[in-house]
Amino acid sequence: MDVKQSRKYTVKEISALAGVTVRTLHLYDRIGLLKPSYRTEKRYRLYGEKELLRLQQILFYKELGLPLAEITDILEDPDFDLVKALEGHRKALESRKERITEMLATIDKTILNLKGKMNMTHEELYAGLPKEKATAWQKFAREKWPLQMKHSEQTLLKMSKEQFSKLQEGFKANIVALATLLHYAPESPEVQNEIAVHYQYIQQFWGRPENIGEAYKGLGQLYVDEPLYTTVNGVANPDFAVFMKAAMDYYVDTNL
Amino acid sequence: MDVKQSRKYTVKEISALAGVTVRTLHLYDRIGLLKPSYRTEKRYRLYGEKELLRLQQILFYKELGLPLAEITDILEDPDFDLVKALEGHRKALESRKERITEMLATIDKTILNLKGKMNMTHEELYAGLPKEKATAWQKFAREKWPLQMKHSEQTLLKMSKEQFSKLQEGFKANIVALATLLHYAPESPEVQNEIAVHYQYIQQFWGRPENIGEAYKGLGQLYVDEPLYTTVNGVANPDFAVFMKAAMDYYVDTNL
DNA sequence: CTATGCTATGACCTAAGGTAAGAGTCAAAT
DNA sequence: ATTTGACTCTTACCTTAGGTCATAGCATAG
Repeated sequence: MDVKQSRKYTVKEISALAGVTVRTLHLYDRIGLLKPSYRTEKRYRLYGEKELLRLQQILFYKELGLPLAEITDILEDPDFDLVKALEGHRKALESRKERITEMLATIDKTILNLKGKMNMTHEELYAGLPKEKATAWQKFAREKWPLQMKHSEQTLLKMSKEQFSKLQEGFKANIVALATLLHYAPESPEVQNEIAVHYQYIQQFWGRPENIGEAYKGLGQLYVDEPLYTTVNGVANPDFAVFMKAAMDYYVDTNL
Repeated sequence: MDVKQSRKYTVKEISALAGVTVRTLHLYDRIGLLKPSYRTEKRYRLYGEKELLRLQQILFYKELGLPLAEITDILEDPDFDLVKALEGHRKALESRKERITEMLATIDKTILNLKGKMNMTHEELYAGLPKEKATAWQKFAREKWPLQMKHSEQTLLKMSKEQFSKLQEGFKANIVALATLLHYAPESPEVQNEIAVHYQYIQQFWGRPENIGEAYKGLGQLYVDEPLYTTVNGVANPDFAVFMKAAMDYYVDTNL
């Protein structure tokens, strides 16, 4: 006849049955959300079917995202206005969702923005090169100097608009200055001064890894291999490419 | 010439300029996210333009929902992969949004379920009674017998559809049975048997396992006051109302 | 010189547990 | 009977991003 004399469950059993941790049961006990039907002599918690059922209820409401305090109220007070609570909670969730949607939009915009900046920069850096070649170069460079490329991207992406356009302009001016020095010897102090500036700019893109000298030389080689890289005011200039490579090689060999 | 010697800002000023609290600045200082450019003799924080700019950056990333620790990494480590971080964060946000969408769906289902059953309960218990009168009576009863009347929505929610419609049908049959006993005395065992069933049904509709005698009597009074309320086969029947009230009163007085 | 406003530090608080330490307990195997 | 391994207990610190005091020192205008 003792219907209530049914099965008793330990914390472990309950946790396995309901898919919660023991810690959770301890917590729920402490905050009075789910108390064991009784304790043993040694204060072991023992739960009955009733508590198991209540836990299911709790988990249901928890799945709705309700805070434990509110769940306690719901389960404790039979007169709790459940519909009102749910509708209020609904509104809160709705605005949270909206907020996330906004964040997603901003993130997408940011990522696009960043990628756009990357392209711009690379176009600037490898001006005159057809897009597919630029891409090929990027792929090549990424394989050969992965660290530099990564650094370059990170650096550019985090730059503010002002910083970025200043960098662009400065770099362009530097190239122009170098072009006007074409009749100087690549090893001349005038050229080497300007090359030092050029190197600084490149370094800003690439950071300062160990093999930057080699990579910098590689860039010079690229100028020669792809004359399109060295286009000043829309006019390709193979002589300039050779000049640059010589100046860059010299710079690396004597300064680094 | 000292470009860097520009303006210095106190915490209050920065907080006003950037729309954050002073506490936030303290926190950012402590976790190394935004340190003042220097401190005065008396350890007052002073920020420069650079820090103000950095704070803007911080707030931007914060708006994206990035945790402060990650923002620190982004701003501190030039090799931090921003795009990857943003894309990862995007995914996390996406799944959080999805989770909320699920919650909303579940909540809507639950509210609908609850409202449906409440309406049905309303229709069964106060059939024929205009809604405003029913509401008025509920309000009255709620105040008069707060512990008895306010029915637990919990109970309704827990009921399965089958259980609920069984309850509905049983109640309807019970009313019909009582109507056929109209020529018996309200105190007669035949009527009292059926009233006992009626009482149980009301108890279930109100979701109350405990004694609701007083409220139950109040319901009987309502029957009399609002004869429309007691319809038999869709026809209002004042005699039935009086009969019911007598039977209900007697039941409560002798059994509870 | 003082009233008032600004600042600094430290402490405790939030939600829902995670993680761990230290100690006691239970049941089965030795 | 004892040991071992699994289980349980409580206590307490940790997490986020600050909010909200409390206490005390500093600054500035009247």
